[in-house]
Parts: sequence; structure tokens; C-alpha cells
Amino acid sequence: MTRENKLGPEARPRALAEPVSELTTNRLSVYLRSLGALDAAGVRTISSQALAEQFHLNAPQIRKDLAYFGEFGVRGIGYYVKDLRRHLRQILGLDRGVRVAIMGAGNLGLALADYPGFRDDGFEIVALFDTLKEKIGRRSRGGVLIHDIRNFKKTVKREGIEVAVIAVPAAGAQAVVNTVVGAGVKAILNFSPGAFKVPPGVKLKNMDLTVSLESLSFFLVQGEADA
Amino acid sequence: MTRENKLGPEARPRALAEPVSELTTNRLSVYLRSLGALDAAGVRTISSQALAEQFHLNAPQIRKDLAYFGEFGVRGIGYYVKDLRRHLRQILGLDRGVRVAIMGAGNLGLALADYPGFRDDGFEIVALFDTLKEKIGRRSRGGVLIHDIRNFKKTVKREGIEVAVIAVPAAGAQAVVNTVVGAGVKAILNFSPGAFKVPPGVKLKNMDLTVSLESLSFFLVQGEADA
DNA sequence: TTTTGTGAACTAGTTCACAGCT
DNA sequence: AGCTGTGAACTAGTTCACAAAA
Repeated sequence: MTRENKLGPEARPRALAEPVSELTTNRLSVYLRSLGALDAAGVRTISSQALAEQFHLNAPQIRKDLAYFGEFGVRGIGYYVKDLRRHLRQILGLDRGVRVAIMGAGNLGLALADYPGFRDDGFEIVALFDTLKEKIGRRSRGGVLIHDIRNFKKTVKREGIEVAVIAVPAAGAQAVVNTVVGAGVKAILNFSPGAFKVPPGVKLKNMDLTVSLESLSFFLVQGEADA
Repeated sequence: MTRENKLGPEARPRALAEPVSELTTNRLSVYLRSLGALDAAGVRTISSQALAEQFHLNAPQIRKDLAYFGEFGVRGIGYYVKDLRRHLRQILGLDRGVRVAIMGAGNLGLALADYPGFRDDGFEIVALFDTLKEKIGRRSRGGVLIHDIRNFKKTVKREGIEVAVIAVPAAGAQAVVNTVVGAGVKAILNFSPGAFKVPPGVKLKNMDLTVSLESLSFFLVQGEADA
């Protein structure tokens, strides 16, 4: 059995033998947001059933997701909101303040730099990077300084940057990915279109706007066919 | 057998009995982009194997994805780039010019409105919508007019808007989703955090920045544990 | 009684292996 | 010979059903 001795009445984190799928970690993040709202609303406990109703998934799904990491619930009661929230923040590594750089100080990069959703949740946008002389040294409206991308490696070290967001035009994107990887950054959130190569050990997550829109377009033409 | 009579030497589109997963449609979109580049480079034919090597997936995957929609390949040769590209554009509904509205003329909404990747691919951003008096009537740098959201329904009709992109703060997002759905829009690309309810027949696709970053953060803490 | 945690059953998605065209 | 199209085998992910705990 994977169960270890109880250490107290509340927390039983687990050693995590199985690899956890990205679908699961995405859902953890969704649960966490909901727990934040519940906590702010003064709710003390929540059942997997009640959580499941907010999103449209089923209760055992949620229990399984959580069970990868420990036994956080109490039978007959559910989950203590504050406790579970604290555990999820720790599991996702948000309790240590993740420092993020944004590559590309164009419209999208500047918008992302000032996006208010990030700072709330343990992320900090510490720098923008661009190649253009006239942008370097300026700041986003929210105050994030635009650095010369040639100083990327140095700045990563100095600022403790762990995540890079790619928001440059498609043409230059692979080169920027290479720069980012070369500086030792292991996690990349990519908004540029295209398929990029990264070495093993580096996680690249694509947020492809065109792919998403095209998928919606497909849904629309399918709907017409059915109707 | 699902095979129908040949109509000519090139195209055999298919009646599409099975439902196609979103993973497949996302990949179609990726293939399409690559075909565009190949065509521009003057490449005439491409095998599933060669395509598969560009992304890191395997050749039967690609053949299966395409086979949902017809027999587009030629045995011994592969796929004719121009033909397949044309077919994919038609399958994804891009040959009819999809008209898109963006809800929210904040930093992110304005950046998305001027995003150059869209127009190239059969999408047209025809309007921005906001509630703020001082924004209404102005334009994005790229020239997209900001409308009063109260005129949304009318503008949807007039402009033939089929897709709405949600780029408003979390607090107002469900209300905006309701407005969009109420106007008969059936496809929504959502950048706001949270779980929104839409009626059946409406497709909501979430691009949640926080979820993506948190998933990357998880990857980073996992990596440390392994190392 | 309520609700968790989890093995077992099921469903969806991917990969394999090969027959069948060109 | 080369490469597609596809049933069969496999793998991953979800849902069910129920024993065990509060």
C-alpha cells in the first residue's frame, strides 16, 4: 500500500510514483482557482461532487486527480477548502513565486506583460525582451522594463527567470526558442505559430491562436452539415 | 464499404459518419500550416512520413486524421501539396472567410485585433466591443473599430460575425459570454479565466493563460524532484 | 449517513502491421 | 518499390461501483 503513517489530522502528501498527465495538472489549476473563490466566500469545506458541478466533469475524476498527490479529503465531509488550496499551490509550485520573462515587446507581448491575472497567482513578469533599439530601455504601461535580447542569458541568471513566454512573429520564433533554451530556461509558453524543436527536459506549451480559431471554424461548418 | 465512385483523378471527399475529435481538428490545422510553407517552397508532393517528422508524431496518425475526410493520397507517391491544402482549407471551413469579433478593447483585446496571423488564414477581425464610452468609436492601431457592446446583436447580424473572442476581465466574462450566446454566435474563443456555461450547440474553447503557466510551474517542480 | 479513495470496467486515442494501389 | 488506407492491438484517460472511514 502507498499509504504512509499519519503525521497529523490534516495533510498526507504522497511520494508520486506514477507520472501525472498534463490533463490532470490543467485541472488542478482549475480547481485551485475555484478554491480561491470559495475561500474568499468563506466556504469551509467542499465535496468532490460540488466541485464537479461547477465545471462539467464528474466527481471521481476530481478525487482521482487529487489522489495522485495524497489523501487530502475527509470521508463524510469532503475537502477543507483552505487546506486543499494550500496543498494545490504547493503541488503546482506556486508558493515560491515563479519568475517569468516575455520575449517580444510587440502588441501581444506588452499586453501579456501587464495581464493582471498573473501576479495574483504567484507569477511575476520580471522582464520583456526585444531586439529593436527603440524599444529597449522603455517600459510597458504596467512598468515592465524592455531588455536587449542579447542580454537574455545574463538577465535570466540575475533575475532567476524560470519561464519564458514567446510572443514574437513566426519568422523569428525558432531563433528565440533557441536563445531561451540556451540560457537554461526549462519551461516555455509559446504564442507563435509553428512547430518548434526543444531538447528533452524542456517543456514547450503551445497556445496557438490560429489552431484554436480553425478548430472553431471546423465546428461551425460541421454544425451546418448536421442542421 | 464507405468508398464511393471515383469522380476524377484527384478528390474523394467523404460523408463523415464518425464524429471527429478536437485533437484531430487541431492537428489538421497544424498540417495545413505546414502545407502552406511547402507549397510556397514549391514542393509538389509530401508523404505522411515526411510530414510526421516535422512535428513529432507518427505517420499513421496523420493518415488516419486525413482518412476521416476522404482519400486524398496517392499510393506510392504521397499527397499532392496543393490539393491537400485546398481540401484542408475546405474541411476547416476557411474558404468562406470567417468573420470574428473581439469582446473587450483592453490591452489584450487590442493586441488580438491587430494580430497579423489571423488575416492570412481566412479569418477577419471585423469589430471590437467594449462598454466604456471613451473607447467606443475609436479604433485599434490596425484600424478595427470599437463598438458599443449594447449594439452587439445588431452588429453580429449586419457583419455576419460567426466567432467571438472573449478578452474581458474575469469579473464580467460570464455576462459577456451570455451576450454573445444571446446574439446567436455559436463559437467562442475565451481568454478569460474561469469556467463558463454555454448552451448545447455552442462551442467554447478556453485559452487559459493561468492554467498554462501553472502547468509549466508544475513541470518545473517535478523536474527538480527527479533531478 | 455522507463522502472519500480506488480497483475494475469502459471509452477514447494512438500505434502497429499489412493488404492493396500506383 | 513506395506509400496510402485501415482493421487490430495497444495505451491512456475516464467513469463506475463499492469498501472503508468519519
